[in-house]
Amino acid sequence: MKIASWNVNSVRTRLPTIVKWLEDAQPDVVCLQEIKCQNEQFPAEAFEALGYNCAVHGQKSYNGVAVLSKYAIEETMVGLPGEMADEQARYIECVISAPKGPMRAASIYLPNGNPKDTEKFGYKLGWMRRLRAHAKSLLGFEEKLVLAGDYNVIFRDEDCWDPAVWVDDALYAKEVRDEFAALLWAGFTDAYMAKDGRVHQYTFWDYQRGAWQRGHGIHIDHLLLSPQAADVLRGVEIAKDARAMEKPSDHVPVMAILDA
DNA sequence: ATGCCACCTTCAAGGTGA
Repeated sequence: MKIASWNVNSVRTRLPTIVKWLEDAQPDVVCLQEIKCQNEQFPAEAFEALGYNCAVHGQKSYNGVAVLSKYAIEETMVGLPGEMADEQARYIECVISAPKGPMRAASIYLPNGNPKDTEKFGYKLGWMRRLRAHAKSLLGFEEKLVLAGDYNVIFRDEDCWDPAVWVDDALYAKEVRDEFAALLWAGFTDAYMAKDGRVHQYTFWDYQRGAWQRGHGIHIDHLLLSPQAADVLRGVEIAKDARAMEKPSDHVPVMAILDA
């Protein structure tokens, strides 16, 4: 089965682009970020027509995450433990009836955290700590688990074109990179690092400054796997062609192939 | 130091992203 993560930068604006990509790539499960709409505005019918079930955690104007699945969605949880009721919509987790048994998949839109000298940076760090605590508790289930999303972290220097551009940025801050490392070391395998690992393979290119044409991107979208999911990982792919589509998102899908 | 682009809300222009 193929599971993808994609920050679509508005599901309504992007719908024709998303539908075309789904028809071409045929992923079985898709974790979407930045849907930028409320639940009732989510274009579920368009995805259902392609054979997907939908679980949505929306929000007006900003953020919002969703999971599409060709298999039954058995359970859905929204928000991280410890969140306030009015928290930003950045986390949704589903148990999916995959062909070879249940699999848990989460769609994650980690806060950007810029500018670094504001409360936004503290919110990002707090959010990362809550994610790590929850992720550790999920590992205790010893099941196939995929944490897929836009992590807003430039983890390696080679995950961007020029680190000098990012030294004062919240995506490159030492505290943020250390926190991402701590999440990995809790027991996760980054699908891309396990099956590819090449440097300068990006998942985001800014709309500005001709970033796509110049090849100035960053690698910030990841699929993190529990040991039980890593055991059945067969391949990984960054769908770079999606950045050259009509009305593209600034992110492209990242996909893992699992024997699950 | 800011805007460069593209999105949001809701018609004008400011907030947000990375």
